[in-house]
Amino acid sequence: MNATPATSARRAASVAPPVRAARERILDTAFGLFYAHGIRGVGIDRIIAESGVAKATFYKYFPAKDDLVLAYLDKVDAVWSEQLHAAASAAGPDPAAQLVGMFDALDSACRREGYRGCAFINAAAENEAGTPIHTRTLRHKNQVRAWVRQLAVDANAADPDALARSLTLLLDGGLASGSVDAGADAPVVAKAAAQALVSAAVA
Amino acid sequence: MNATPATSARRAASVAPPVRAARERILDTAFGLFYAHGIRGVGIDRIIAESGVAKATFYKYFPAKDDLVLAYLDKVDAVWSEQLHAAASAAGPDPAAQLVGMFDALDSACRREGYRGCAFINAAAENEAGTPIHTRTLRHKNQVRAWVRQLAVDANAADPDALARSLTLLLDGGLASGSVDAGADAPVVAKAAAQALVSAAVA
DNA sequence: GCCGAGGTAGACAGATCTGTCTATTAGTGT
DNA sequence: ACACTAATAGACAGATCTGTCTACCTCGGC
Repeated sequence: MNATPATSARRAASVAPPVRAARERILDTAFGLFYAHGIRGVGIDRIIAESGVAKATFYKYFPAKDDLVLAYLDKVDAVWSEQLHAAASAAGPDPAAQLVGMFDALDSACRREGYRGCAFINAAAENEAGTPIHTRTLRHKNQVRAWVRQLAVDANAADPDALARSLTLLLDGGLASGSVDAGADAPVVAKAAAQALVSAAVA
Repeated sequence: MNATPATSARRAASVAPPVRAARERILDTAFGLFYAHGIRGVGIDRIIAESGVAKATFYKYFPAKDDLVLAYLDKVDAVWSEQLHAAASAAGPDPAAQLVGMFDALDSACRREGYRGCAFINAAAENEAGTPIHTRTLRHKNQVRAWVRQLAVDANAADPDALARSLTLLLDGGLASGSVDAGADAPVVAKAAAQALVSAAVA
């Protein structure tokens, strides 16, 4: 936006497909393809073709397919956590209300075109325990549950661990059956059940 | 058990690896391997090697890999449904108690060595919507929910559909997170949550 | 003694997938 | 003008996977 001797990266960025666009294009393409077709269902060649990148460039940024998968899962983690937090916040300042409100994120997800369940659960189904991908999934699930648990603590739940567990069970159930069923009532029922469980636990 | 001129099949069956043993051996081997490593993670060659069968024999009984996968899912369906029904029955004649009791099947499943979640959810994760395998999964989930719904009707639940949905959500959540987490408290918490939901719905 | 059914063993074709490597092109700072 | 960096295009090796096909073997029934 100015004429100072900006770095080359800056200059290029303001003009055309610039320096770091390649990595991002790969990741964006992988995000869509992995989610839609499963990790094993998408080959490197297809990602390369659809992201318009050369093979050497791909392997420069992601030395192995698993590295891309891990980056994909990091991205899913960021996106989904953000949606969960946003839905909770939208329910107002009361932590008990937030515990219920987070189910709105499930509802939005299930309505989304091409919804195919939880990317982490799907990834875990394709990769055995102990692999980096499976471990990454475990970490994600633990993070979400820890966040829910804190909300439960803030809401003065009698047993925050149990409440967090039951709510994440409901959430995972909604996500998992969404990959199969996608019944429109699932998220609504899940939210109602969550409401009941929260009310009982906080009373 | 007698000396009448029995059919050759009968005779053979009482002696050694007889006629239809080959098909069964293949299916049993596939059952273990598919569940443990995922469908895509197990090749035909491995199934052949571990079931001690010739390739031609394999393709005689299962013209394509998908045929074997479908047979595998049928078997899983039979086994899991049986466990669910047994757990429910064990809770006594009261349908409301049975709705809670079925969660004991989840508990047993999670404790089992090598537990890796719901075979159907895992299968669906590896196969896109519209494929026979995905469709088979959908059918299974619908069947289970229909059975639970009937139990809810028998229990005079105010809204049997909603109760059935919320309970299967909890169940699927337990199954799905079991493929990742396997936290020992999950089944216990799921059962407690189910108890709360059933009590509220039947009151 | 012989035949036929069902099984075994394994080579083979063809597709697909991951990852490597070479040769070339375009833009940037000096 | 020149060197450097980043990217492109695509051939290639090596592994793996599905499914076909040939050749042989074994055993019960007639």
